[in-house]
Amino acid sequence: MLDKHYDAAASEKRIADKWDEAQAFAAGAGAKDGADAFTIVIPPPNVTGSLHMGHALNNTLQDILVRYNRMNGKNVLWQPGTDHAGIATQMVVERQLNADGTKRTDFTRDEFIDKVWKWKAESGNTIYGQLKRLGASLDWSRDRFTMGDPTEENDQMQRAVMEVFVRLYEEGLIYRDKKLVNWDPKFETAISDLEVENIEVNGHMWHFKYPLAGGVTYDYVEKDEDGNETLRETRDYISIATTRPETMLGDGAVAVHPSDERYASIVGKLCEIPVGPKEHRRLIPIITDEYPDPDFGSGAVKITGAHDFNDYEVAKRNAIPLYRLMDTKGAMRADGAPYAEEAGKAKQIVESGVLPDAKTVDAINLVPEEYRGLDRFEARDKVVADITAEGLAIMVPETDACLGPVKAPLAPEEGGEVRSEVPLVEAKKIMQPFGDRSKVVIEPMLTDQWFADAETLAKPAIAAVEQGRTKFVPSNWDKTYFEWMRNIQPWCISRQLWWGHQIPVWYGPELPKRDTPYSRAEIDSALSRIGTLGAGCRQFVAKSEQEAFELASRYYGENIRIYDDGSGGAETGVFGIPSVGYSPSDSGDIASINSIGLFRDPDVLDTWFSSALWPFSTLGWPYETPELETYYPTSVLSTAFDIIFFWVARMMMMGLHFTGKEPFHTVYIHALVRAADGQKMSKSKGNGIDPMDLFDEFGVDAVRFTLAAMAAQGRDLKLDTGRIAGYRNFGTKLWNAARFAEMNDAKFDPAFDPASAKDPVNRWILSSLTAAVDSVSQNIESYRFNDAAAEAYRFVWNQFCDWYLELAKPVLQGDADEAAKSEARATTGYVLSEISKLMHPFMPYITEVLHEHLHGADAGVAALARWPEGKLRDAEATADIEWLVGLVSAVRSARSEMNIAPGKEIDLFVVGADQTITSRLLAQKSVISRMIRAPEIGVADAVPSGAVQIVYGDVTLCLPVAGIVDFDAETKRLDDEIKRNAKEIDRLEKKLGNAKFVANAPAEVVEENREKLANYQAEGIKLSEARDRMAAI
RNA sequence: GGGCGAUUAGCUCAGCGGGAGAGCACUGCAUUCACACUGCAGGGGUCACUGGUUCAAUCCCAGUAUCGCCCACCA
Repeated sequence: MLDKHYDAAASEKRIADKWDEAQAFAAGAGAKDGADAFTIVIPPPNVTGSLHMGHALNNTLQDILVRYNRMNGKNVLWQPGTDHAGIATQMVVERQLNADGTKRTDFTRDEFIDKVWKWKAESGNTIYGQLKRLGASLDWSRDRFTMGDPTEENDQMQRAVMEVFVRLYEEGLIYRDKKLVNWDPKFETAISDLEVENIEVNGHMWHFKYPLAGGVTYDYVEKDEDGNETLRETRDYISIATTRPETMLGDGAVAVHPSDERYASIVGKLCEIPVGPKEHRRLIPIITDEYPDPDFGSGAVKITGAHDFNDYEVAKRNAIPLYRLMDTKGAMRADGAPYAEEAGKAKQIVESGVLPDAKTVDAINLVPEEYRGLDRFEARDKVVADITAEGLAIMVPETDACLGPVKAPLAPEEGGEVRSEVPLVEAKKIMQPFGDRSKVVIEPMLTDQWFADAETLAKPAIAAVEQGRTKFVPSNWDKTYFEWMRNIQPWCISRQLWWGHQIPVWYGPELPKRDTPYSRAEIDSALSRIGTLGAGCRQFVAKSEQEAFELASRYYGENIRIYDDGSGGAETGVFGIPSVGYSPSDSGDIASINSIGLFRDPDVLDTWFSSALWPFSTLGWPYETPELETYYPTSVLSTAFDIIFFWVARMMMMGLHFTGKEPFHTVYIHALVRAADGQKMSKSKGNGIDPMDLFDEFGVDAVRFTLAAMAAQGRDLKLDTGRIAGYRNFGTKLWNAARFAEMNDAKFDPAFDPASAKDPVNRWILSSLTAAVDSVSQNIESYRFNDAAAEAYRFVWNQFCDWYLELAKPVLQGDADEAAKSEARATTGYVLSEISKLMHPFMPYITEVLHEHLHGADAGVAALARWPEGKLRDAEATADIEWLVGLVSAVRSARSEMNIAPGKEIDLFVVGADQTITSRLLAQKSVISRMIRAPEIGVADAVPSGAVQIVYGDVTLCLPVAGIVDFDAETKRLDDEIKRNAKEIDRLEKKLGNAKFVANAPAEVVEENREKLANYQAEGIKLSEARDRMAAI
């Protein structure tokens, strides 16, 4: 017996266990022999994360695809797993430590990583529990983690990452380089371009004078478009604008455009950076470069190569030194020698014109003592104040100065008067880079990092989409993909974090092979340099520590012969292969002469590096496993558009490079779930909805159905709880239909053959089912989840419940013969059973309960049942019943409009019925009778007097209500009908009267319109007859 | 600056060349007959605006306005 109410919460638990027991989601479960594979890899959620609405949507859609294909007998694998999420996870654990009053650096790296693993063990299952609740039919036995299990020797997930790194390195597609990168001062790591959010903020632009060296002056001339002089003055400075005054300390040059005549006379001269101790003011050259825009600002740009991406390019082109000013926390550097000494080194570079190597330049700290250790923003304020105090800010009359709200403080003139001029400070909207995780201002920083040659890897990935081997759905996303891939920049893959895949590179001293043996002193000197991982180091790139040692041993064994110089070594003469030791610390000391220490690169890989391998690493790569063979390439990848660059593009690159195959044939880009106010849901805004709360309130099925129903392609969806409630009601409706069937003994009968049904009502619903199944299938296959859901909804509620069950009632509950009753019961049971399968991908829980109810608890789960197959298409029965449905609606409508009490019994006479209609009418007499409360139904030759007349197609339906009919109301009703009819006739006559329409429109369209016109005309005649009869009364 | 998308019923959204649709909300009627998380009947829209293409435009094209997003970016 079905309960009076469906208990979602209880069923969800029970059914989930049942699926588990049946191993319904195991790879290949329920597959037909030799079936094609259908594979989806889940976008791995962050291991410590929890389910948000985006997950709920994406996993619902994937589950619909997966369940649909599984029921169709495909060999299905939905691969689960989680991502170690480098920064995000490290951040969470660090925050916990902070709450406990400690910090990451209080611990060793190993201790900290241990804590992260512990945290993973505690919280890592949260999202799995939530995905299970959602009903996601993932093969849980195949769970994978991007970090694998490092305690396991030769762990496959680790191995995959190492293999990829080493191979790319060997192919020259991964390299180490000193470049300007986005630096996150909070997490103290490099991040990729994609992890930077550019946000418009209110900034300022300051204007300063850079005095020319040696008192040089020049005539500064400005001209208008026609070449007329508008300004001429003698200047001893060049005017520079900046939004970041603190970086002036690291300027290496001032650049002007080669065509800029204003400055032509001073190009090649030196100017002075107007900040720092006066006696050590640095001089920098004025150079030309294409970069400055003569029409912007003064046309002259200060070049700070180590702290600005544009300046970096200019500096590289012109051999301008790159002076790094800040430390890893974004504070002004406090290392190195006193400023006077460091400034001397910079002076030496300018004077000699020789640019030392990058490392040497980087070691120079050009931050004056009074700025050292200051936060970058404090330093900014101080630079502005110092320059202004010295009178080197560009001044404008106060009246002209209202360019911004900020005015730098003024030094009162002697005598206490305030100057009438103020420094020029413009208020300006500037795009400022922020870390997407840390939310702090990102600093362009010159550091050594590992890069992947994305441009090379992107080429095949671009071609795959161009040539349609991988398609985006909706297709317009390929534009986004192409745009990014065709302009791709080197991918910075190293992160200065502790949590992640440590880069598999070990460093030892660079000791090239040579004929003369190395002396012990030489070895010592080489060893002393390697702690910095920079110049003088040799990289050993290997998949494991052991392999690295082997590589190193071979290298040193072949290259080094050492003489004992008598300073303590035990051995004399030539060594054999030196032993190689590994020091995990980057500041350890080197033991002895015959043991070469190796240092492992302390950096870890960008999280997306391992995610990029997900479609094949989860299946066993680099090993040749049966899973890889069967389930790769995968079928569909479903994700949000904001992940196209981060993940989809990189999976395409890596998949093609390492397997030669596109990792998936379709990329389905789902909509973004927005809050009711249209804002992006986010934790920080606090406008997010927890899917779990919705599950509790409405049941999982209702939420899933809503998400599917709203998942129209190409548009974001605003979540409306009203709709969830509506779809919960839909579940209830279905439940009650099943209860009705049960009460009427309508069970699923395995012996029932739909094709053998006789009653047109049964044949009609069975035909409708066929149409609905076709439509739902087609829509799922073309990723039109909303259309699929709407079609299922329409069939179940508006056809099956609203009409079929009502039409079946007289047979099931009346005194029809046993054969008719039995057929109606079997049809009802059959259709319900098919519905429980048709709806299963959308509402897995309630349909599973119904399936169980119809087929028995031991009959196997709906999740593995065969997808419905339409068995009957009967056009005649469909026409008959649709006619009947129309008739009932027309009568009900007229009765309602005439204010006839619903319970009032009125006979029905049909005037003008031909044989078809007469037989339709008689065949369904009892049904119609019940539905419109007409005790007597018959055909008549003439309209009885005092009847309500309804023109329905070719006939006039008459309801004799003599005595109670409201004459005025009936007249009005008919007049309205006539008006409506006349309007249609008019429209169609005009259309058909248009010779061009008849000539140009397709014949079937013309014909269709002619038929419509004829029908309306016939109806019009009947309507006026009816009206005439009214008038005659 | 480049690109993408949106603008349809009070709200949330489908439809996208041949008579405007759904859910919720609203109005009237119905109450122990599967279901009030119900049934029946109904009201409600110059499909943003302006042009163009077409026999025919909510739908295609161009432009305008408003809103949203992505990418890039001038010191």
